[in-house]
Amino acid sequence: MNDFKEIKVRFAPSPTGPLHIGGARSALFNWLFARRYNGKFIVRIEDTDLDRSSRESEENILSSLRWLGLDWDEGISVGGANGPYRQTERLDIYIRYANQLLERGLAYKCYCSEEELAAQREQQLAAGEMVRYTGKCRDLTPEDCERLEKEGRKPVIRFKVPLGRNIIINDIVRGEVSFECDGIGDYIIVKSDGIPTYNFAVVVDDHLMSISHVIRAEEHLSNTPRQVLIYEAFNWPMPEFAHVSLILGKDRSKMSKRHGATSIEQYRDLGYLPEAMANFLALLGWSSGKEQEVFSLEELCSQFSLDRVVKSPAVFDLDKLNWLNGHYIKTSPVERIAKLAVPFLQKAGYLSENPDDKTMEKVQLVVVAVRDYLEYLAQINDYVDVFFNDPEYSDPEARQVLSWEETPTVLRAVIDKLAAMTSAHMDEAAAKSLLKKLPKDLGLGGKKVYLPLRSALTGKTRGPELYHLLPALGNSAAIRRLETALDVAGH
RNA sequence: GGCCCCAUGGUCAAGAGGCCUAAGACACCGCCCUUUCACGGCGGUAACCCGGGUUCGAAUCCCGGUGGGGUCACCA
Repeated sequence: MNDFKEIKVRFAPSPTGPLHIGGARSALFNWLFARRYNGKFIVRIEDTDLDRSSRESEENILSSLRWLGLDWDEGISVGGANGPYRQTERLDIYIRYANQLLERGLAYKCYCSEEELAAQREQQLAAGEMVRYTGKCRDLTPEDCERLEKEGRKPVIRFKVPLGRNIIINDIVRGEVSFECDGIGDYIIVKSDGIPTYNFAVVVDDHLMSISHVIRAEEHLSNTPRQVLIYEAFNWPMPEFAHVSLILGKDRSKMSKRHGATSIEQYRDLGYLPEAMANFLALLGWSSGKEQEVFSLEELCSQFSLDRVVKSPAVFDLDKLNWLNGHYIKTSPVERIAKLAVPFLQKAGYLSENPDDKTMEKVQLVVVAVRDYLEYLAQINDYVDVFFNDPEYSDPEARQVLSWEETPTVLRAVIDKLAAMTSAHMDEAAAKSLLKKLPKDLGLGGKKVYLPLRSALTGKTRGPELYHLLPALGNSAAIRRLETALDVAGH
């Protein structure tokens, strides 16, 4: 298909903020593609925007990537033969190539000021034309340059875009896309401070790093002809391009902060599981063609292919993410969910800083009792109070139930049974059998038994299964609550 | 506005000319299970943007329109 010996792809974020949902999907697609075809995945940092880039963002992005379960064969923080992998550490390389273009007359220095350019841009915009540089400095003589530099002007380097040409891109997901060169205008490849621009650095790096497939978001499609021109100027082999459609917000515009949580870390902090996030992201723009919705990372690796990537943009559907995440919460080992739940419980004050083993056992029992309710872990605090704090019996419905004349009989019966038990905690099976026998033993209907019990134990008429509640509470706490309830009801 | 991309239910999407009386999933609604609330099970409502072609036959191919989106920086 192309001239490259091996499949090699990259994710090249600019460290100007946390990892965005869209960026995460691009990273995932690249990673899946590499894993599927036994290629290499590399991560490179594009930090040529000095004002907005930061090490904090870089760290943040990398940690989000790792959290999602992605790893890379080469690149930032793991090294490799084609480093460095931070563009600001490769400046001499770009200058060398830019000078080559200058020498060959394929690029030139431009001394136009930003003010002049801004005015021109406005004029073109108003006239309804494509905004582009008109080539004012294209034919400056060396003497002109010298004079302008003496005036103190610092030049940028512009690439000389050939006139009258048509650039055709064969995009893997989009098919043939063509652009007229006349609409592009000579663009800047090196800024006046000597830092290369994206459109130039990306090509130099992708070439030097032998990138065979450029998989990225559709917003880059209109940049592609500029990059193609650079490949051609150096006579470098062209990679395949695959432009994946954007992820949209509810209002169908490009996803941004206004649409709610947009960064991976925000979802992580709300208690979304990485495998749910990856599964969901994979389904945004790709489908297996089969009737399967739940995919492990491994399954994704073995099934992913670019020809099943959809062309149309996808709206970010929080409902579906929630469903998937809930699914993973229900099906993961309890120990894991319990561990993940700890920070949330601590934040709400239910747990101390370093919960001991005994506490963790209780947390597991709590998780067993409530995890079916959860879409994401932060919601756990909506359901667990009943396990950690004795009820206040302020709920009118529960008080009503406690005032039933059969209630004391039920509560006393259970108190007796609990008191007679040899172990301090019963397990789920023991709780179930105790509960099951109750109605018959007391000669009462289930409603008359379970509702009073629930109300006495929790102060509420709805909540987790009693057979989950009893083991988590422990016998003495249960007895205490039942006795308090008898008092409260005035029996 | 110029250039570029896109167009199947509310959302994600299957569909690559007859198999479509158009999958599946999320959401929604109903029933069942549960003597609570969820979970779960079963069922239901709901879509090929419009107009022209091409063809015996079009959701699928072509053209036009409309709509939506992206992009037009010394940002990536």
